[in-house]
Amino acid sequence: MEETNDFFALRKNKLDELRAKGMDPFRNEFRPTRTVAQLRAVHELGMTVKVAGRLTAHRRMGKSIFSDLRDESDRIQIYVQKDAVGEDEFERFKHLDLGDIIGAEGEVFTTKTGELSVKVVKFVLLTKSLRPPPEKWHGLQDIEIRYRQRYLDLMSNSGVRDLFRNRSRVIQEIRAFLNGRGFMEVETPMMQRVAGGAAARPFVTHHEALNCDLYLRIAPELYLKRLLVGGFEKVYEINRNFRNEGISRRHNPEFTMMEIYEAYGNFRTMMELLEEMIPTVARNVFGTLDIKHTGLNGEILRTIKLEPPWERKTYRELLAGAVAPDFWSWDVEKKRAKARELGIETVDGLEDFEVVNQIFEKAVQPNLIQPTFVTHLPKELVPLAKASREDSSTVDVFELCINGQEIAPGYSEQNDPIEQRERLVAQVGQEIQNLDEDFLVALEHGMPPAGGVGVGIDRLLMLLAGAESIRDVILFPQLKPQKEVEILAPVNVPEPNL
RNA sequence: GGGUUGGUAGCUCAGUCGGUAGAGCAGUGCCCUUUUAAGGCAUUGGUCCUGGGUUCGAGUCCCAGCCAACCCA
Repeated sequence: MEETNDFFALRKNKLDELRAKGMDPFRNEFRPTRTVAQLRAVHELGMTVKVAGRLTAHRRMGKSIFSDLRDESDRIQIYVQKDAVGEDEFERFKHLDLGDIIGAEGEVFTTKTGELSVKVVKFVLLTKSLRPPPEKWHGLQDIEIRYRQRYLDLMSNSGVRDLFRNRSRVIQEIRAFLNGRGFMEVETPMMQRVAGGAAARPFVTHHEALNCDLYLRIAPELYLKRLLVGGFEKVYEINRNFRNEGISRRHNPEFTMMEIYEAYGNFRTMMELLEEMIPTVARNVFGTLDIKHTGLNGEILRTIKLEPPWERKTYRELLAGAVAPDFWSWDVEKKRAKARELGIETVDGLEDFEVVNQIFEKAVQPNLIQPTFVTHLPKELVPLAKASREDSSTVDVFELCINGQEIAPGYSEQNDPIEQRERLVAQVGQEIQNLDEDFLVALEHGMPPAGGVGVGIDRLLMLLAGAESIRDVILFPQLKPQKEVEILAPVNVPEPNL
């Protein structure tokens, strides 16, 4: 074979040579008898096993070769001896590449150094890998490639594999928890005629047959409430929302949201539900209620203690505590001055409650590291919630903050159709086409009083897994498209007939 | 949108004052039948992100752009 460093060409040559000898480099006839983890768990020395996986390392020793074979569950060393497999097969094994997927059959034994291994009697190439894997020791470091080609990240970084396994388990545990309490999981439209339930710019798409524009949902809320009207009393949905807004460390245009509604519940029952659910999930998946967030060098930045009960504080007292005891007697100008002092520049056109909320987000929220329910938010901030009976300038809602982020807002849901209509009409203003009339009609049929909560699943994962960026908990985060994608294979594509 | 940092071999990274482009791993060939980041010998491999500019000469300096990370908005 000619000397070249064109990995693709080299590997393609090997593939062609195999084909020329009548061998199929993409066979699908090999069935492993067990996973590597199962093999490790219940092995007996001398037993014969069939395992399959990707070659991740090899140590060639002349007439014998040690290789590492990895399947999803674990890694195992395989040992190939010239005398055991014969000269031709040994040559063929020597020319396998890192990244190739093989099946190996052989006897379980332990090496001199005590490593459990499989002494190969037969092997078969199951998939030829035409591209080299990332470096074996450092793994894949380039953060852009890690996001754009996540499969390489998963292939080479075990911590990333663990994180996404844990993500799956967290969602499973949430389902188990809610199902165990009589909640029913439902699916409501992602394509909506009116993008309601939140304030955000939606993605627009077009349905050809119906000849109408549809929006990708920004929230499932208004459909889940229709289900309460219909008589389902405890429902939840875990699914994607889409918001056509900026991308940041905490924002991906599509993100996973869970919303829970419980008839005859209220914001307090929702607080109790979360206070039980999140620790249960953390305990079952991570085995602890003390979540440690570490820095780049492994130093512990903070420990989040999920042990209930959690703090419950009103919006008013948190602000007074963080800014000034007499904060609530200040006039707007004094609040604006305070906002500017905090480095918030865009306060000029804002209403009083908006300025206050800017101050809240800057001076209070980032410091709410331990779980805190912020209650009694001003009604202007949350137009869809019920007024509080204790203080009619506030609403019966909470905002669960952990790790300096909003994790979950919860409400005593508004079920007065007259008031709801007024609020929604005020919200859409001139753009009356953005009014979800069918939802209002549903409310007019009567929605039972209910508690509701939305949990940002990605942010919950960041919290539980100690990730600093939302991209680290989403398998395929959104990035700008590259101008020229150089990862396309240099194969001969037939010219189109013109 | 603004600022900072980065982009060099397939991967992980060096590259000094502007003077012939470097290492480790991976690859290729040879030696090696219990290694495990195996070892030894030899060797291949570069659009230095892109486009301009300054200069006798640019990976390096300047300008513009692209992509990313972080910070700010």
